[in-house]
Amino acid sequence: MEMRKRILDAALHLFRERGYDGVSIRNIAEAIEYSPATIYLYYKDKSEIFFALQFEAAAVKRDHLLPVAGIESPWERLIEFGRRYIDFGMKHPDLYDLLFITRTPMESIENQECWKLGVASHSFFVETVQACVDARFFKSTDTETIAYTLWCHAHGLVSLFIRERMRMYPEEKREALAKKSFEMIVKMAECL
Amino acid sequence: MEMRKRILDAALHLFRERGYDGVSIRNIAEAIEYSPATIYLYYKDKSEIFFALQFEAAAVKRDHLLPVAGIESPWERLIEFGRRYIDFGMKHPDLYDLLFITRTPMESIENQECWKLGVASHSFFVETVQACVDARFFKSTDTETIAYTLWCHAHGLVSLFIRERMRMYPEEKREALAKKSFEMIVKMAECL
Amino acid sequence: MEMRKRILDAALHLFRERGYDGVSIRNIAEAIEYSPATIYLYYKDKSEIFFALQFEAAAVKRDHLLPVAGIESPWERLIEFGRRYIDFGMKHPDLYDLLFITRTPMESIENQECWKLGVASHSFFVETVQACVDARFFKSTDTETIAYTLWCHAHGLVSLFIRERMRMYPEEKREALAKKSFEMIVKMAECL
Amino acid sequence: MEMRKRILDAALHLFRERGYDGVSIRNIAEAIEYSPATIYLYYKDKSEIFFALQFEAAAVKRDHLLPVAGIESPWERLIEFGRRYIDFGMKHPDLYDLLFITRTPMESIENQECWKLGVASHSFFVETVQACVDARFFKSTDTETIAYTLWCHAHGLVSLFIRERMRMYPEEKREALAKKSFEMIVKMAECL
DNA sequence: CATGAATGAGAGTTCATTCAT
DNA sequence: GATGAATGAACTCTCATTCAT
Repeated sequence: MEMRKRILDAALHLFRERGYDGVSIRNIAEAIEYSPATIYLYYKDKSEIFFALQFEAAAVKRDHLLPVAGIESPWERLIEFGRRYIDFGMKHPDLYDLLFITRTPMESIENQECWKLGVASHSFFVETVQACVDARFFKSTDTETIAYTLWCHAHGLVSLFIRERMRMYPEEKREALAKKSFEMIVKMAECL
Repeated sequence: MEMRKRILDAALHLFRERGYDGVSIRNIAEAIEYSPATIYLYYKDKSEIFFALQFEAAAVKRDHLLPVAGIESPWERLIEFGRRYIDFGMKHPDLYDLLFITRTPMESIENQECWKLGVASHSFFVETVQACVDARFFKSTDTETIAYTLWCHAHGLVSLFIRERMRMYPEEKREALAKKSFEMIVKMAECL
Repeated sequence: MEMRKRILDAALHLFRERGYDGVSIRNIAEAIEYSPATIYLYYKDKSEIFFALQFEAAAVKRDHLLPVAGIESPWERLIEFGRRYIDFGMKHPDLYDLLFITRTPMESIENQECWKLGVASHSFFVETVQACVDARFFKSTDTETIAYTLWCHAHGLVSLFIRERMRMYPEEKREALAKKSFEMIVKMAECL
Repeated sequence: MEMRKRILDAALHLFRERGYDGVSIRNIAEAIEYSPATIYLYYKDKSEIFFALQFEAAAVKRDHLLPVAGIESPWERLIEFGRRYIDFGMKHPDLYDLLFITRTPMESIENQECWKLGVASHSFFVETVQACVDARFFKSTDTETIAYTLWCHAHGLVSLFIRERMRMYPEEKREALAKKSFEMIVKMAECL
């Protein structure tokens, strides 16, 4: 594995654990057992690491959702998209956090690439909903609102989870609850 | 306005703008045009300010939701609860952020009061859902999952909004979209 | 008890526990349950408290040694002086510390009073030794050296004790050791 | 001279002048004309400097006393030990202060090394006294008390000196007095 | 007589960053 | 390609002290 990757991995791990501000270049350097100065050979500054990470997060997410594209039935595709979107958030809370929760510290060039990925993913999602609409799957034809509503649910679910706002539910029940909620929203969508 | 309030206001504003770690006591002091040392006359340390703020947020939220309790019909009550929950988030993004998004820096005693408020509010919400279930309003009787699902949607909606993840929608359309989504989820709930 | 006394008592206790620099006016104020500003009504500043304390220490020491003056036999007087000198150090480690160990932060007027007391005490001690010499109690007639040597022993004994340099001796044996050492030096003096 | 040494030297000088609490990292930095942050490249924190210093002091003391070990006659060895102990204190008042007077700010690992040195030195001293006892040099056979008594005298002598409690003796006479006192205690020991 | 309110100065410490090697 | 050495700026927090009330 080459350097940039190693730095990103360490940074990611630390960012997630202690938040952006809680991580220092020194910490990252220590984690990969190099000197702080070395980091600067690969990244201009701290925020560049941040953006690189955000980009990587977007890439991982894309890869995670890639298989969905092959599903023919729009409805099946939509369901699988949702399932995998949530799954991505649960498996990579740090990446999800970076993409959808963390307050971004001003844009950058790197970031634009990331933005493109995000837009692409979102478009794909909306198109899938549109396909369902076209197939008269729902009574409603308001594609935009349908897509947005589903997204709200999925994002709410993941972000309550990873920002630890489910403490009123016993630890071991949380995941099951999330799963049941996903099934429920699917059912609810069916009579949209 | 007295000091503690002034500090809290400044802190709230800054926390919201730059996150907990991004704000220094110095920043707060500057904002209210006092010396840093003065802050310590009113709050023991930084985290105490944070907890005071969180508590205030919880109190404002409670007040915002208070009128809901008077509504007799469980279903109407549930809808109004949702509407007002979202409304609170939109009107006080900084407070909402503090309560449901910000990563908390370890608990404290002060915080327990806050936690109680949160639990109370959540219980009220779940009880309302339960009342709907008891009134055979839904086909489903899984109160817990219903409540959680609705919460996910509302939280997702608010948090995508205040953490600025709706950039793909033109600024002026966002609020309308949120409103439409709320109506849609209500409809969806009707055929649960 | 009046204020100045109360301040001094609190200060003394704290100085001893945490050292001069470890004590703040605030600490003292808290200890006597007054506001810091109040302290300044009674003492100009921190160092003045320090000097007042030193003076008090000297007074307590004088009182502790007072009974000695009444002893007729020079030799008995000398022994009792030593015994009481050490006893004072053991009973009031904080005061002894202040008088004989603490590095004094520049002189002051107050301090001169203290100095006078110290000189008086020392003179009395030397005179007692002189009386022993005059009574041909020792073979040696070098009063100054005899006095100084005895003082060295007593001071060494007390200061090793109160600055905790006797850790190689088990706690419970220390006092006994000190006592035996005093007896030994008395014996040694007899064949001076 | 390398950095760590330079820091230690400056720190030693300042500690001696103003006490542990009176010295700030900033002070030390200024003294060696570096930035405060630089200090932290060489020592983890303030107390580590302190302990390093204490260790160095113990090492210098050991070296100072080393030649004593070669003396065969126990009595000669004992006398020379005393002479050199006092000599060490006079020549390195700051080091002596650190070892035997300064109030220590809690132990540490570094410190344990220092403690070992101290114990070794003390043991050697006691063994020497024991050797004298074994050789029936004294009438008394209470090794422990003898050793302790001699130590008290030496420590008292040095510490009155370096903590400036000999102001009643004219400056130029002080050293001579100390010397005479040492001779006297030796004589006194002879008839123990 | 006592204090609440305020602060400048300074404490220890960590950080992102640079640069000569 | 990597780093040791260095630092200015910032951090949280405490202190002695003042002054209007």
